[in-house]
Parts: sequence; C-alpha cells; structure tokens
Amino acid sequence: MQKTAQKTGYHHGDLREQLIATTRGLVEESGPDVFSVSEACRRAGVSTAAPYKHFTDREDLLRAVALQGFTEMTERFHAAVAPHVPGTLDAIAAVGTAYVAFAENNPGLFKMMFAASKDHPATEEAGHGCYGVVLNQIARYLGHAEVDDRVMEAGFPLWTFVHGLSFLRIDGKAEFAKMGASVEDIVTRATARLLPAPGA
Amino acid sequence: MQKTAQKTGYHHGDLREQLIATTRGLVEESGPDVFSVSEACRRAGVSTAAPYKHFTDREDLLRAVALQGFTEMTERFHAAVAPHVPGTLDAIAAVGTAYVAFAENNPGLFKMMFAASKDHPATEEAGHGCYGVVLNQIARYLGHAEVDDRVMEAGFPLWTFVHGLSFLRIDGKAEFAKMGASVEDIVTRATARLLPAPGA
DNA sequence: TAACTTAGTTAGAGGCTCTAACATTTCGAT
DNA sequence: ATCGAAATGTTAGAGCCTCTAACTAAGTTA
Repeated sequence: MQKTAQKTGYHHGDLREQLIATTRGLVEESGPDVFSVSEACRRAGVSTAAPYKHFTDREDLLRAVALQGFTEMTERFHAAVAPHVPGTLDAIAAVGTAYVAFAENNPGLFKMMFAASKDHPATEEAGHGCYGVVLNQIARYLGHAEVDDRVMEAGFPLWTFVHGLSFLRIDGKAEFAKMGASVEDIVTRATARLLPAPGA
Repeated sequence: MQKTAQKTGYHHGDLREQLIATTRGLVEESGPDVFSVSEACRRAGVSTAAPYKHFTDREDLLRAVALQGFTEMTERFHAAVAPHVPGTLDAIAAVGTAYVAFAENNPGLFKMMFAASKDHPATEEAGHGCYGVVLNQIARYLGHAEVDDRVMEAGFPLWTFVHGLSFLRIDGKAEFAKMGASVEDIVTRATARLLPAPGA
C-alpha cells in the first residue's frame, strides 16, 4: 500500500489520512460536537459510506484525530524544552507555555483530545507520553533519577494550572477576568510558586 | 400561569421546567453532545415538537440548563463561604473546593456550562455572578473595598487552578497523575501559594 | 490469470432537529 | 357566561445525520 495519494478514479489512494486531516479542519472550524462525517466526505469527494472502511464509527475517526493531536503536542513540547538548560524552572515553564499555546492554536482539537482519551487506552497512552516530557524535566529539577511518585505529585499542580488556563482562554473567559500579564508570565510565575524546592 | 404541574391530559402544566430537569438528567447520564431533544420528550411524555413552544432550539434548551447550573453553583459557593471568617484564606479555599466538588458531582453539566456561556450574555452574566463570590472574598483578604483590577488579577490564577483541577478530575486524569493528597488539601495549598500577600 | 482482499459505490433503514398546519385549553375582556 | 386571542399541545413531514447491506472496481498474490 502506497502512502501517497494516487487516485485511480475509484480507489482514493490515501483516504484514511485525508479524512483525518479534513476532520481536523472541520473540528477546528465548527467544534467537535457539530462535526459531521458526511461533511468530511463531501470535502474529501467520496461517498458517505467510504469512511466506514477505515473507521468503525464516527467516534473512531475523532479518536484518530485526537491521537494525531497528542503526537503533535508532544513534538511541540520537545521543541519548547530544547533551547533551555534541562531541569531548570525555565525549561519547565516553557513546556507549560507551549501547552497553553497549543490549546489556543487548536481549540477544537484540544477540547476533543481530553474527551476522546477517556476510556480509550491508545489515546490515553499518547496523552501520557505527552505529559512525560514535563515530568522528565521536573524529575531533573528535583534531582530524581526517575519519574517517581514524588515527581508526579510535584507535576500535578502544574498540569492542573496550565490545563485550566487553556480552557479559560479557549472559552474566552480570560478577557473578562483581567489577567494582568501575558500567558508566558503567568505560567512562569505559577510554575515557580507551585513547584516544591529542588531536593524535596 | 400555575407553577405546579397540573396535567389536563393535553396541556402539560409545566413542561418548560420539566424539560430542563429531564435534560439535565440526560446530560449527566450520557454527556452533552449525545443528548437528544427527542429522548427528553420521550421521558417527559410529550411529542417531539412540544419543546419548540418553550425553546427556540436545542441550544436554547441546553443554555437554560446551564443557567440553572450557574445559579446552583452560586448557592453552593455561598454555603461554602458561610462557616468561615470572611476574607480569610480558609474562606477562599473553601470556595475553590466547592468549585471542584460541584464539577465532580455534575460533570456533564459543568462541561456544558462553559461551552454554553460562550457568546451568550445571560449565561455569561450568571457565570460572572458566580465568580463574584470568590472575588468578594479576595477583595476582603487583600483589604480592598471593592473588586478592582488588582483583585481580579489576584483571583485569576486561582480560578485557573480550580478550573483545571475540575476538568482533570472529570476526565479521569487525576488517578493516573498521582495527586498525593485530597482535593481539599491541594486546593488549600495552591490557594496559599498563588495569592499575593494581603495589602498588595 | 484466477482467486482473494481492499476500498470504493449506491440504496436505504432508522434517528435526529425543526417547521407548518392544526387542535385544545386557558385567559381576559366584555 | 361567552367569545376571541394567546398559549401550548398535536401530527406530518422535510431534510439532515450515522451506519449497514449488497454490490463493484482495483490491487495483490499464488
């Protein structure tokens, strides 16, 4: 099977990937709940039954999109950490800022990702891999060799914070509630305050 | 118009309120996106066209439910503050804990409330009223007579935190990410760390 | 090249939202 | 008390949607 699209006129070539891409666009345009498989088919130029050769149902397609989202988010995290000294507050805050930035740039996708990862092992695992990037930084910061329970406990309030900030910004609450500073500053400040001192 | 339901066999008596109640139950059972007006009608024992005499469309019904949610949440906040000395960290943390508790007890409703309040003045206002309860406490804590910009800025990180915690708990992420303490303890700790010193 | 698999197609069942047209009840003004 | 209007039900149906069944075309492999 070729990865590249090569329409024969009948066989599409790479419908699965195109449906994922189209769906992602639609979810972003109009929200995950409004999204329809039919509309995705129309845009991809196939019949409304075609997707069911690649996905078991509507949910399955949405999950595939969510999975792609987690993969992409993980890449962004790595890119965000890269320019900083590993295990510093700067590195940790940079991931937090990247988290919120990803949410703001892909609001529909972001919201979907967490709904989709509920009770679905593969997507859940992708989410954990994503979270692992920060946890590694926190482990170094605390001087731990591994991501143990103490690292997890230290990371949780941070995740909580950037997750909440993402939702508030997506839902337009941040304008009403004067933030008084940039997202980056707010995340950096919160990171410093919520993390325990190194060596704990 | 009577407030109490008094079925005549034709006229329902209080369909509007019953639809709101039934919808709330359905949203809680199966999530906001899965909810169908038809199912609500079946449970209320009316035809599928009946709701449209009371609500302009599906969204309008959901918004009415969201509005009820905000009203109820506001009551919970007041109840949470009551036993504490006004303007103390305890009082503030109590509202935060009540926030997360409400979300955990009404996950479907909670998620819907924020989606519904987007771009809808009445619901948005209900949300602001709700938030006002904490802001008042923070104003007192900081020694400000009114809820001014400084108070808003101080409150924002707190809102961010409890909002994020609510979503993580609803979506079942809190089990994976070891919290290491009760919701109440985590909220209390975060409150103390995220708020500036009084008098600022 | 025949047989099998993969990935499209059309047709249609059944569910949903919402509207139009009609029916019944209630209410307010006489 | 009654009559007309307003409110709140009803049925019927248009036009979406998801998903399945049955069929068909193209690729793959013995």
